[in-house]
Amino acid sequence: MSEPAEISPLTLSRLPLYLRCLRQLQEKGTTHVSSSQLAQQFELSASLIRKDLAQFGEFGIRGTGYRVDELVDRLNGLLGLDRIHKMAVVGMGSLGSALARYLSVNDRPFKIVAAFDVDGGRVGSKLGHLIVHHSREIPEVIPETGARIAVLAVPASAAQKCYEDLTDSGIEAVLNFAPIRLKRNPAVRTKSVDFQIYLEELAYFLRS
Amino acid sequence: MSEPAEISPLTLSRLPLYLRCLRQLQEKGTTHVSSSQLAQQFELSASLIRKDLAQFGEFGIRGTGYRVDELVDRLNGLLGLDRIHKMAVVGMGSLGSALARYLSVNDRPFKIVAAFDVDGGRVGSKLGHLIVHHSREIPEVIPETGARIAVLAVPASAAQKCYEDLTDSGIEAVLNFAPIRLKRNPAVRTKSVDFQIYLEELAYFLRS
DNA sequence: ACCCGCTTGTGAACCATGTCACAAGCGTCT
DNA sequence: AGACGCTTGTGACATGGTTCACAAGCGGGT
Repeated sequence: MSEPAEISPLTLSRLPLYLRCLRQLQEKGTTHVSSSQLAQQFELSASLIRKDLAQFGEFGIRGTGYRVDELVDRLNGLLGLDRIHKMAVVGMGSLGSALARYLSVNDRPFKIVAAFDVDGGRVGSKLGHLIVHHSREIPEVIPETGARIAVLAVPASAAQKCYEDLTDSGIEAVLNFAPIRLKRNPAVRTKSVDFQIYLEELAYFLRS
Repeated sequence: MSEPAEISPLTLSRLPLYLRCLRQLQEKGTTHVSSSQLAQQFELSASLIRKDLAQFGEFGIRGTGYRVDELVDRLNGLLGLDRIHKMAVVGMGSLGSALARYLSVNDRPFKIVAAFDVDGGRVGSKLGHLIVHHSREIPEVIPETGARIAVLAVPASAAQKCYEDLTDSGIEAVLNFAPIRLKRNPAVRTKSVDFQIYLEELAYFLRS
C-alpha cells in the first residue's frame, strides 16, 4: 500500500511481538515463514497478521510466505529500533534498580544514560559506570545526556512532579510505573504500567 | 440494569481506576461526585464513565451524582477486593524482589504467602518472614498455602515451564513479567506485562 | 406545590478492529 | 509451457466500544 500513514495502536502493540518471534526464527536459520505459521506461535489469526503486515507495503511472497530477514529489517526500521535510544531512569528504589538492570541488558538498542533519585543514600552511588544524580538536576542533566525516553519509577506522590520536570527538559516519551493516573503532556508519548491495577483486574475473576 | 452478566475487558480495566480515585475522594471527605468531575480526573468522557457504572445497576442519583461511599463498596465487591487474595511469587531476582515489596504493601487485599526461586543462593533466604522455596516444590507448596494468584518473574527461558507447574498446582490467575508469549492454559486468567515491548512501542514515536 | 437546573441512564449513530472469503500471484512439477 | 497448490493482499461483513444527544428524574428554591 502507501507509506506508514499512522499505525493503529493495536497493530503497533503486535509488531514488537512479531519481531521477537522472527528474530528467534532467524537464529534457528529459518528463511521463510507463512502467516499461518506465525499465527499459531501467538494465539492470533493468520488474517490479522497479514493485515498488520500489509500496511507497510507488500513484502510477502504469494505461495511462499515472508522472507524472515527482510521482515526483521523492515520492522526494525519501522519501529525505529535501528538506532540507539538513550534512556533516563528516575527513582532508584528496588523497582527502579530492577528495571534499570532489566531494560538495558541484551542486544536491545536501549541504553541508560542517566539515573536520578532524591534519597541521600542513593544519590552519588553507582549504577554500572553511571552516577545517580539528584532529581533536582533533571533539567540540566537530561539535555546534556541527550536522553529522549524516561522510565519513571518513583512513589505515586512524587510522580506528577517528576513527570513535568522530565517533559519540560525535553524528554519525548515516558514509561511510567507509579500507581497514579498522570496528567499528561499531549506532546509526550506516555505509557503507564500499573501493577496494582493488573492485580485488581485478575482478582475480578476470582470472586467465586 | 441486570446483574453483572460479564464485564467487558475494557470496562474492567477502568474500574480499578475509578476505585482508586474514589478512595482518594473518600479520604478528602467528599460524599458525592458527578460523572463529569470523575471524567476530568482521568482523561475520559463523562458518558463513558456513566456507561461503565450503569452496567451494575443504577446507583447514581440524577441531579446530584454518585454517592462516593456506596460506589466504593459496590466496586470493591464487584472486583472481589473485599476478600484477601493470597499470592505466590516465582523468581526472586531483582525484579521479583521488587515486585514482592511493591505489591504487598499498602492496605491492598493482596498478600504474598509463598516465594520460589531456583538459585541456590536465594533458596532458603528470607522474604519478610517467608522462606524462599525451590521452584521444584511448587506442586506441594502452592496447595498448602492456598495461593490462587501467581506472579511470574523468571527469565524467559524458564517461564513456560514455571507457568505450567503453577497452573497444574491449582493457581487460577497469573501475572507474567517474563518477556515471552506464554502458551496459555485457557482455564487460567493470564496477564502479561512486557516492558521490552512497551519500550519498543514508545520507540516507534521517536523515529523523527 | 411547582418550576428549574443539573445529572443520570440509554438508544442510536459512529468509529475502530477483527474475521471471512476469495481473487491474484508466485513457484514448482510434469 | 501449462496446470496446480499454496499463500498473500484485500474488499465486504460482523463485532465491539465510544460518543452523542436527549428524555427521565432528583432536589432545592420560591
